[in-house]
Amino acid sequence: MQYRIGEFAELSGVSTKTLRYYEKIGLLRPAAVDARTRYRSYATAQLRDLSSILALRELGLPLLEIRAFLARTGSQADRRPLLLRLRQNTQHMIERARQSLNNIDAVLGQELDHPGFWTRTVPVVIKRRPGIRVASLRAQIKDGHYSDVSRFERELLGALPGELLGSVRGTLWHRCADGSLNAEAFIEIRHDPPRRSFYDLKDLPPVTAACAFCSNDDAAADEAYCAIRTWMASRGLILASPKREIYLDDMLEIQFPLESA
Amino acid sequence: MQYRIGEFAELSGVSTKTLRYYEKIGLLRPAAVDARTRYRSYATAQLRDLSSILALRELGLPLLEIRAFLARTGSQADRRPLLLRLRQNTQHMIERARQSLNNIDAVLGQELDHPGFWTRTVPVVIKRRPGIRVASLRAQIKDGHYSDVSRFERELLGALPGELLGSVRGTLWHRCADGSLNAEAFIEIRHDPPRRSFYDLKDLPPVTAACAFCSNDDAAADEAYCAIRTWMASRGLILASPKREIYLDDMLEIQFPLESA
DNA sequence: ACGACCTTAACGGTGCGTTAAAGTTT
DNA sequence: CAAACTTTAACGCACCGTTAAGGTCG
Repeated sequence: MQYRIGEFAELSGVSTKTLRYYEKIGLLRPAAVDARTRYRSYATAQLRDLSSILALRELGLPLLEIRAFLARTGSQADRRPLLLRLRQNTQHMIERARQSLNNIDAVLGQELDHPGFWTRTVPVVIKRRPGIRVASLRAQIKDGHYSDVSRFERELLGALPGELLGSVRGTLWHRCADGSLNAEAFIEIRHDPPRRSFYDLKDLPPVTAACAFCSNDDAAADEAYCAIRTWMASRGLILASPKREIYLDDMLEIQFPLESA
Repeated sequence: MQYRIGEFAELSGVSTKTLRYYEKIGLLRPAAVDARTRYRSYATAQLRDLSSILALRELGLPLLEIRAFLARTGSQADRRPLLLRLRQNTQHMIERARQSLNNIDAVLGQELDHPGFWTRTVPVVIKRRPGIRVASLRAQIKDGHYSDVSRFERELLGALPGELLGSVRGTLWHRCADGSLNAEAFIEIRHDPPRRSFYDLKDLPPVTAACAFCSNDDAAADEAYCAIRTWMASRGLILASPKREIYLDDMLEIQFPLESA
């Protein structure tokens, strides 16, 4: 007994288009093809073949891997590695989806409390930043004397030959155990300068950070800081190292390095 | 301050290709394009725009919907429906992934107990079956007298005019509360016959069923029944109505209708 | 002759990654 | 001059859904 593509599709519960596609990729070839009309014919036994395919598809196996899998059913290869790989993929998907759900819920909660929250809030994104070599100058900041930082930066700029300078400039904010606040102005350098001077040379390690952009004024910066803190709290993320401020012309990027856990 | 595409990509943490793509779909247009070289220029303020886009992308919103969303930020439309829709999508994804994980684990468990299980087992798939109109004949089966069923079928076939017959034939198996087993042979009909006769006319309701194909003999059928039961048990699925056997030439399809829950 | 089937071919969707070939800047 | 940038254009991926334009079957 032979079925035409439509009947076979109906019986097996897939579309005719799917059957044609499966033939094209060599996954399920019809039992016969009429030489004149090119109509496909499927045999009843192929209903079982298709079921095998669909069962594997259900497990999330890509079609081409199904083809490979079924091609070597003769061999007594171990299925477990394949299944374990599938399992891991699936778990990974769940993990990411769960994260996403958490994030949505966090935003949704804020929306409920403060309608229009989303349109006003500062967007926060997670970002990988490469390590860079910097020259830096660190000092304790007495309450309110934030403007000292720009003085440090000018001193650094003055002391470094121009051809060494990279494009990244900013400040690290250290909160010390005794409660005092330290600021460390830094400038990226392409190479180390020939001779030491009053500044430090160090590698700023690569980090994954929660980041936000704002315009370069105190009010906007405060808002951005606050947004990042809220964002991290709702995701259970923890600050791993000093916060970074990057100066971008008329804007500021705030980066909170994250625990890689 | 203007950035070229590579710098802007570096600062924002996306690829240049992504930026070009975002321009193409009208999601983020560069602040300027050099008329001669066609080099793109991005402004610092666009770092914030891109962050907004990425934050929405993180939530799983498709790029075109992000575009629509950002285009109407002026309006005070309620964001909650959108967020709730996203939430539902995400939950749905989790649900399916979790199902998939369960299924993989079920197979994996069997593989551990009986290596090579997968290659020998009867593939089971879940399938939606449409409702059909049938003529049927029901009777109690005394233990072992399964062959009575084919007699019923012959009687039905003899009593129905040929032009009424559909293509589906089979048997419903009723397990009654008192433990007795009833069989009901049925044949699909295109229209009701003009006059009543000894058979019943009824609608076989549409169902979602766990299905397997096997060759048309008792040993294979037993194996298929067993496979479906195992399959359903590992997924916590429950039989909702009489099992169905569909006759397909030299093969048999076994269908276990499922609780829609 | 009509409708319900079948055929191939091609585009679309999602979000870019990946060459390729050629021009620009430093 | 060479390296490192930029441009457009086009294919690829996974899995089909969806027309479109045309043959075939009952």
